[in-house]
Amino acid sequence: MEKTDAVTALAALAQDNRLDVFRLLVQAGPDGMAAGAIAEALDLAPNTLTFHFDRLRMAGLATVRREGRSMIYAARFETMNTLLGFLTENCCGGTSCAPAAACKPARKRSKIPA
Amino acid sequence: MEKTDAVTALAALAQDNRLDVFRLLVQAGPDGMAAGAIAEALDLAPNTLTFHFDRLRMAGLATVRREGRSMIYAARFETMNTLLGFLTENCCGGTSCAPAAACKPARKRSKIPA
DNA sequence: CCATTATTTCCATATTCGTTGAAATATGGA
DNA sequence: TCCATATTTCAACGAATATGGAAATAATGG
Repeated sequence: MEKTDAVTALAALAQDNRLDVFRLLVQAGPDGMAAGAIAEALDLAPNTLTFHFDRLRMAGLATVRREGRSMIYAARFETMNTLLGFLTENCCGGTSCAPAAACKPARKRSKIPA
Repeated sequence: MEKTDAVTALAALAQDNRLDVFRLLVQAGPDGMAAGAIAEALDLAPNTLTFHFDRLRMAGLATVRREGRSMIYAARFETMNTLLGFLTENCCGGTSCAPAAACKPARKRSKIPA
């Protein structure tokens, strides 16, 4: 991950409402969540929300897809993990000293294993 | 860690020069680094640097101490680790799914173990 | 005390950011 | 087609941010 990408991702998360949005998406898992549902959950104006979604998307932290009239946003866990890796990669005098926290979303509809 | 603290910390890291400064401090380890040395390493004006140091300090990501004429800045690893924990704590449907990356700086002058 | 070094403080400025209101666009249903 | 729903686009605004120059403060050495 380039430094500039890290800065963009950090900036995307460095705002109250956006951090709320992202955490909500993270909890929603890979299926994502409709813009309207997020707007209601966080009590945000739809146009404001679009602005924040754009930031998250530009930072690679979220994806969108249309589903009927709704836009479904979902967190991009891969970017999040890459960012964590970047932040820790130089944390011990140049050599990585800790396993980057890997964030694997629990499947919503998973076959219950055994 | 409160959400507001996380936002402050993320904002502190979400800037090119400041991320450079922090990464340099991280590599410098617990002994820290003089403001002047950082200014030279990153080619930043001293007043600009003071501005950025303040942000890092307010975010709990750095400490200062005076040493003669120099001000020695050092990274606060604990805050960094807390932030990483915060970012991953809700990453799997509400339950932590990964060990937060722990960043323990290698001691500069350690007794070489055995 | 004076000069030098190291850093901070203060003021000004251009840029970016977050929010709002109004209007536009897209989809689905009667 | 007309209407309601869902979301985006656009223009505007105050607030915060990052940087630069000049002056102030702190510590050291002669």
